[in-house]
Amino acid sequence: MALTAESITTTALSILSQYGLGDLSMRRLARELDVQPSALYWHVKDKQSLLILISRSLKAEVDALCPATADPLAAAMSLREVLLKYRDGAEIVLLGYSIAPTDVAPQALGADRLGAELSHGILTLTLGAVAVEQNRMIFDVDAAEAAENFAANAARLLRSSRRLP
Amino acid sequence: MALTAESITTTALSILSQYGLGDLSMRRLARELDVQPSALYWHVKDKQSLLILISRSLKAEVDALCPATADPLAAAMSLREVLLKYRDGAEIVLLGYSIAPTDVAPQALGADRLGAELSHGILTLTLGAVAVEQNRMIFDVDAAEAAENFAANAARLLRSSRRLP
DNA sequence: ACCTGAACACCGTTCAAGT
DNA sequence: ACCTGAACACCGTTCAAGT
Repeated sequence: MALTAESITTTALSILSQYGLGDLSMRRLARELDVQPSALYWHVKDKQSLLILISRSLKAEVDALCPATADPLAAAMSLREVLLKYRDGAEIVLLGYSIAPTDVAPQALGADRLGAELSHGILTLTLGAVAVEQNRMIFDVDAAEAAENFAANAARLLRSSRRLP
Repeated sequence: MALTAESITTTALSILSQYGLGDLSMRRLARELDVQPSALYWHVKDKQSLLILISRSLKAEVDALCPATADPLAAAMSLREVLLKYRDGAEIVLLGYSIAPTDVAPQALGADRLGAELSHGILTLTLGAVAVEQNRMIFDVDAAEAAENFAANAARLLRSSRRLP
């Protein structure tokens, strides 16, 4: 199968969901694709830009689950679910969102929908909370009630947009 | 000067504020301290536990600025300031908070003070937002109004604890 | 107790050279 | 256009051996 940016991304996603970011090296990726490490650099600028491709792919997954008009709290919960599918998903998307915000923010949580400020708030809360949650899974620190806890804090933040007294 | 966990942490902090996490390697640290890399492992279990020592040191810095009774919003702003002093401070403390929550959460933002749920909310929001902010500084993506933006979202979250109608 | 020296098993990236 | 092979400059960690 022809090596493309897409096939590289797909393979990266599969390494990620099985083993996590620690095992996602360019060399490991090349081995899995039966090419030399240097071959990857013809299709992808460097590792960081691969991580951005991954972030965009996760955004697309969330968009497929949640139309642009979806309830923001539901969209935040979907984003969390998608991030959890891939070990260290939150850490990667945090990087992607830092560098290419508009490309990575799900439609239902974008600045167009919620305003720049609240959009940034709910995204950084989600990425921070899920990054912590995923770290805890790895080092198995207790993370019971992570879902409810996150839902409650996301709701607090989003609810505040309906003006207070 | 005698090599200790403390002197290693101090040197790490100085590398961090000057160069960032990318340059904070055990080998680089050893060079700076004029010892062999292997010498570090007598004082510190591994790199991860060094990152936790660093997280605790930043917590102490925040506590020195904010007593346990400080206003939570002011404490969140102080935490942000301390994180910003060290390149990638947020990323490191996010890891530290994941593994040793009670050791790393500043007093004024701890579960004792705000309740487990809101404490976790404000901490993950802060760590997520500052991690994004620091990444943007590195790749110089526009991050104007980062402070005001963060303050607004932190206030939204914290304000919600005074029950709504 | 504390540190050195050498080794093991890795990294990301570049670049001439091949096809 | 697309890939190989070899190289460069690194990593974290372990462990026998020295003092």
